[in-house]
Amino acid sequence: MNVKLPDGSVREYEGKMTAFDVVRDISEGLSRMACAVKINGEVKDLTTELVGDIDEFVVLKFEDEGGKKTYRHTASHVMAQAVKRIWPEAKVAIGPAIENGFYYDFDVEKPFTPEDLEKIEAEMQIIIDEKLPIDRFELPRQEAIKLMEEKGEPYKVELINDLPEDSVISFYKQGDFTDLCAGPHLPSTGRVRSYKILSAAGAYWRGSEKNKMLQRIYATAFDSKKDLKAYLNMMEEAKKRDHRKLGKELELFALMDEGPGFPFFLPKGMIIKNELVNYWRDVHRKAGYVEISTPIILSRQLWETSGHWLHYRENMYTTVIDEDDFAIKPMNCPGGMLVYKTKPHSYKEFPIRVGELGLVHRHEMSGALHGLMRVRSFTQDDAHIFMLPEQIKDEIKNVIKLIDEVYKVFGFSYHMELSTRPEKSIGKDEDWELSTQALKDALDEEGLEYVINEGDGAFYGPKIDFHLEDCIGRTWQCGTIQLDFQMSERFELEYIGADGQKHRPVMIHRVAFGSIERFIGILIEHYAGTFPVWLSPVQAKILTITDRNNDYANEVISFLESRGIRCEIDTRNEKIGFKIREARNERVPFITVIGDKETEDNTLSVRMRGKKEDEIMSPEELANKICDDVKNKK
RNA sequence: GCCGCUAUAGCUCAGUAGGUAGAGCGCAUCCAUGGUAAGGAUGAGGUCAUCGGUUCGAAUCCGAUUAGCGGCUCCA
Repeated sequence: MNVKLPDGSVREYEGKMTAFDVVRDISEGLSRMACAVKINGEVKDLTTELVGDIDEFVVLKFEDEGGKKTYRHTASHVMAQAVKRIWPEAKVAIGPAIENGFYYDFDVEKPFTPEDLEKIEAEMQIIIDEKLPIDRFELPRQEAIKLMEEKGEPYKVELINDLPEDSVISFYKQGDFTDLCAGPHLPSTGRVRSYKILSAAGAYWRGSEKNKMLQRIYATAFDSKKDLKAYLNMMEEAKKRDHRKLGKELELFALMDEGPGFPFFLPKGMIIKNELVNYWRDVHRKAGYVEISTPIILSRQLWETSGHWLHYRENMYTTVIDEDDFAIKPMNCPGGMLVYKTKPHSYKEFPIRVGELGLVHRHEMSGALHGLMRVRSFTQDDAHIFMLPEQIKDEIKNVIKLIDEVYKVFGFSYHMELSTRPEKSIGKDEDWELSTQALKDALDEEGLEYVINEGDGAFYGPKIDFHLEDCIGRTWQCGTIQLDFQMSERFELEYIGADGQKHRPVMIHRVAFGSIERFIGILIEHYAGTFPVWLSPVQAKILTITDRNNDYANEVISFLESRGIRCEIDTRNEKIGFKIREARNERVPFITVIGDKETEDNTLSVRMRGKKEDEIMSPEELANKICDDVKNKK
């Protein structure tokens, strides 16, 4: 048989050969690194017996996505085996590889304790040291079910029953442990070189809160101890930039028992929030938006019209005023619709872009709250755009560009997702087709990459979501662009077309920051608290050496403030080293020392972030430098 | 909301075996006026989250509540 390698060369073999034999034939070194192979487009076990000519034979190492998955999936089986050895009555559920590691779900009498996890980790090493060969075998459905029933694994039986009729049912056996699994796997448990159990947590069987809660163990595995250590170090470092920790240290915001999920902004955090809002207004004014503000509390009747009273009630805070029901707005759209209706509109006005920095309240479940990332009251940088159907595509492009422009200012990388019509949805087929196509065309014509989430759209229209990453790699949805046919229908929005007739406008609903609170949370982590000058709560801090320098220092402060610079002065009776240490911990971008020398020469000794040497400059020069940085959003 | 863990001074955390609490930082006062990441001394500050139980006695053991943390679910 002929095997074609990625470099184009072809190797000839005779007789029984496994993929691993070929790998070993290519190089001994490679065989030690190999995790799996890709044969004619399919990722397979190294133990796979080769049949016939192979046009594509790619060896997958840990660095390769398929290799990493295989490696960690095997590690998850080793973990499951360890758990079964210690608690034979434990029922195994599923154990896939995930982004940075893997997990396995178990149904056990008692949740795992930290000591249990240590025991499991130790047992895993024993299994690895046993170097158990991992063998694949297939069974017909009935026998597969019988095997799992014998082993007392009801979850596996359920999984088998749910497999499509024609699917191959495969198992992997390693020593005393056999698991239903599609594979592929490493050839031996001895091939797992380093791993670490990270945490245990409850998780619903099949992800539904209606099902039993199982115990999930999260862990990770790498092909070398060095890489594992590097990963664990990285996670430690990431924790240091957690926005909740930095938010407290830098006095940006606070969360209190008195308002769970309702964040308090402290003076320094408020500066960041206001700067973001100023920037937002500037960008939107230039992009042709007008701004409105609608009430936070509106009548029940309005929410019935919008459908929220029926569909979103459990997330809404309600109140009673003069015996009538009112609700605190969870979204801004209904208010925006009322504003649209304050006067008749002509097609000539379109597109009408109406922005609103709306404070919304949503009752999120207590367990879902997370710092500023997931709160119960937040400010959406909302806007509703009313337009003609033929304007959809261009307008979507405009919004995509605007959001991209905004994210670029902060140096964010992000990914986009397009969500299409869900099963439960309302509206005409043609509207869905038209709008989904418009979203797709806009993305494609701009040459943008995106993933499609089939059926994940809102019930009233398809959407494009923008996702940003936090410091430990979790992604948070921020920007979103949603087509909405529901609202204009429900609120009977109208415009007079060129034909003199009344029509329904098309509406999009979009946010760029998403939630200013969440965006700030991500910014804190993104910059690790070291904000660019324009966002820095304190841009310059003046430190005096002795109180002989106070008068000059105050003069300098007044001058800088007259130029709109946010500054602080530290005339405390402390040593300069101590004052510098504090100013640096506060991440002040321009730390200015004034001693006798500077007082005499009317100069400043300025330490700029990231530079080791101080720079001597005049107050004028410092002010210009800071103003330039602010202007350039540096 | 669900599973698990946690709650001690403004902050970060000790508190071994039930016998009414400690450190560092911060704060206040005093000394030192000191040139680029912590000068020294003294002092104030705690119903040990809340409520209830066990006990002669609870920060410590048990239960409930509240909030936080890690996940699940949900979402900007």
